[in-house]
Amino acid sequence: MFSAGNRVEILKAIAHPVRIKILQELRKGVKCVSDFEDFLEIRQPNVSQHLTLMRRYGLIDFFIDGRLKCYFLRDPMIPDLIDLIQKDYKEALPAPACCPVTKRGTYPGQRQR
Amino acid sequence: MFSAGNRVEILKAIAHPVRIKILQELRKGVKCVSDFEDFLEIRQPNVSQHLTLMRRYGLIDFFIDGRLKCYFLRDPMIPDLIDLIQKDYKEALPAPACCPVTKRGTYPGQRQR
DNA sequence: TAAAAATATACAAATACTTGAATATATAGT
DNA sequence: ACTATATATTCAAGTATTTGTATATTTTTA
Repeated sequence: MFSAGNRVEILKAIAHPVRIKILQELRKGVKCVSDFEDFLEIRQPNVSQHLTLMRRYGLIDFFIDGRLKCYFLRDPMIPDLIDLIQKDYKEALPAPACCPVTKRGTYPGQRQR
Repeated sequence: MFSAGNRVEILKAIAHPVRIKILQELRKGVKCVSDFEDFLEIRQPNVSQHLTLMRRYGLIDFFIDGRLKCYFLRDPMIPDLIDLIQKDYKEALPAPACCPVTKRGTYPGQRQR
């Protein structure tokens, strides 16, 4: 249910400035549609469109409370992912120490290192 | 350098089926352009297009070895992100225990839980 | 049951992304 | 210098995503 395969599609569903903000906000707690309307300063149909999309991918779900729809996080990867993109990495990965390992092998003219 | 802000843009740069495969492959080690060509079964210009895009975002870099360009991972978030999307989550997040907390407050007619 | 409030849907217009084909560049070996 | 190899760039065509406007649906309250 919540494992790889369609994970790229799900990443795509997350990788949008508005949707990330919605997810970050939902992480703090349940919110209804009109809360986002104020917070994000976008129009109501657009909020609904993003919420509906994320619900299709199982990222979020809602329960109904009177005339409010209360959205909440559903996909357990989301909190971890939010942490990840907010994490502050100090250094680039180290450049590879030595020669390339490619299918074509080491190119004849390669300088030795 | 490797912290939030442009993180959404970077997620978008990652969230593509071909680019994820390239990153997963690069995680195993340095690879040159034509290695991907074989492995991904897409045409060379397209491989270069994806590599160039990811380099623009600082996700990867290359060194030159003879006439090969040897690409490697640069953004330290990538390995963690790859782990994350491959992780197998068993359960959905628990539905919120109680009432919604929205800006509009609890709706008058809300059923007590 | 009519009106209001909250949200969703349909669909078109605008925009962004992806890919392919052709061509360009750069380096190595002859 | 010429040729072959490896990779990049340009640009157009195709496709997908995003947003707005208008309208629909649903539930609540009067």
